Amino acid sequence: MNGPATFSPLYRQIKSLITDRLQAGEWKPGEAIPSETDLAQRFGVSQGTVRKAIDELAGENLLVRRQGKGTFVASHREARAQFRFLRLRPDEGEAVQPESTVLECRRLRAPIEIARRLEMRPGDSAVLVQRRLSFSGEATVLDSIWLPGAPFKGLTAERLDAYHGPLYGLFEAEFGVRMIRCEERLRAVAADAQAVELLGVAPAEPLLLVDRTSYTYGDRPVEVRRGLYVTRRMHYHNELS
Amino acid sequence: MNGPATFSPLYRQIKSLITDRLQAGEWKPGEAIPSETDLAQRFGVSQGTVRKAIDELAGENLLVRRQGKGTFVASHREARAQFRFLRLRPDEGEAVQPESTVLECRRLRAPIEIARRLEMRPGDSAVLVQRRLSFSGEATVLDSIWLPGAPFKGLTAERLDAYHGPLYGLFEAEFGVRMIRCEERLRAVAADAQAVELLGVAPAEPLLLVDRTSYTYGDRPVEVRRGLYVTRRMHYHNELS
DNA sequence: TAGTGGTCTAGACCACATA
DNA sequence: ATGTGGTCTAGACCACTAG
Repeated sequence: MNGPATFSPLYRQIKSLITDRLQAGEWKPGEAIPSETDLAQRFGVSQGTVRKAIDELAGENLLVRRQGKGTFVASHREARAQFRFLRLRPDEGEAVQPESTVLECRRLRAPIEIARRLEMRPGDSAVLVQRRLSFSGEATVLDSIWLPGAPFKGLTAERLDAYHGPLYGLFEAEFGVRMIRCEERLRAVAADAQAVELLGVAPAEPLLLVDRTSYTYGDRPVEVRRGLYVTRRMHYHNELS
Repeated sequence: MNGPATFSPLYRQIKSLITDRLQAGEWKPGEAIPSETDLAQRFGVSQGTVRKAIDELAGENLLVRRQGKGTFVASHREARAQFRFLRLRPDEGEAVQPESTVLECRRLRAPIEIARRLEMRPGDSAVLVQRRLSFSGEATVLDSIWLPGAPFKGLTAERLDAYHGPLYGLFEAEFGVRMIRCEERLRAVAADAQAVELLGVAPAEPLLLVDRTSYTYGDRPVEVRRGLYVTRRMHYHNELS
């Protein structure tokens, strides 16, 4: 445990060991991991050191602590995670769950820019999903989602239609791909012909373009998503601190 | 220290005591606060308890720890804080500091909606600052900033012109108002006549509208800011986790 | 009642900055 | 050499959950 190869505090080495097990799927989303005292014995360190490692992992939303019950692997299929990666909120009233309509799900060769962002070779197999989100019956978001073909083998429109809930919940449950964090670039653009047709907005109406890259364990990019948001009665909410 | 009045862990009570002193201005931005052992003695608790209180305050960016040197009151006039509240970045290349041009600085009665958001009475004195930000000489942001009149007595266009650096640095140094966190609502809008004139964009060009409310200690709102961003060569950057 | 995470303590030692 | 924050330990006790 005191390996000189990695010069970092003990609790970070423990953290790394736990992360490795999470990545390997030893403990699945929603399941409890062993207790702090159990882990401390396994790793041959004190409970406080394990605690500090778990503290950081909980802070990064990889684990969730529940007093009296245990520590659990975070899951996208939980109420508390529903709006973490969807920042669109109504100007008035409470946030509501969107209904999703899958417009398309195709396998094709990754265009060069997508390949670059997903760290694939151009021409590698990729999946393109197009979908529309409606809030209270109002078409609001048009998403173009690019995924690497290999880990998402078996993803079809039927599979997407059959699943209800956040997409990342499906990904973690069916494909073992857990989204950890995202980077987004936002800008204002004019609605193009496709947006006019599928969102029912006026030609050239200003739309919010949200360009996202999502990462899984080890900061590996596994999704590129381009969303067009109608922001007439909803807005993108952000907190700075 | 074990007062039964507030039922919360000891370290949170300590945290609250430290926050009170910060709010009272006992320790100013950029200054060091007493050492952990010193504070532990003052408050009659162990060093570990003070440590946990400071941990949380550092996590909220109110304090900054520097190993070997001490713990310091966070300041907006520091390199590391420069881009925390300005999320606009160039599509290519490194972030650059904007140049600010003050277009207007007027004192007037707060309109009803501004008063509501600043928790003032309609008609109370307020300050309206209009400014333009340019990045590498390119006009990019048009800000309308509303502040409560009382704490910002003495704020003038001349004062603003004389100061170089982030606005929040001026606010904390000259007016003792420290911005802690912001809430932002983003949407896409068409450029109006004023934006066309002052930003040099085409009529109805899509712009990113950023509507911000800023809070100081005790979650008291002290700024309402409406920014129009040109997002042709820059974008609003956000991280989700 | 037993097991879990949450708090608090006391003390030892390490890493870093400064004089 | 001294003072600061950073790490690690061991143990006691509290708060919450569930059988």
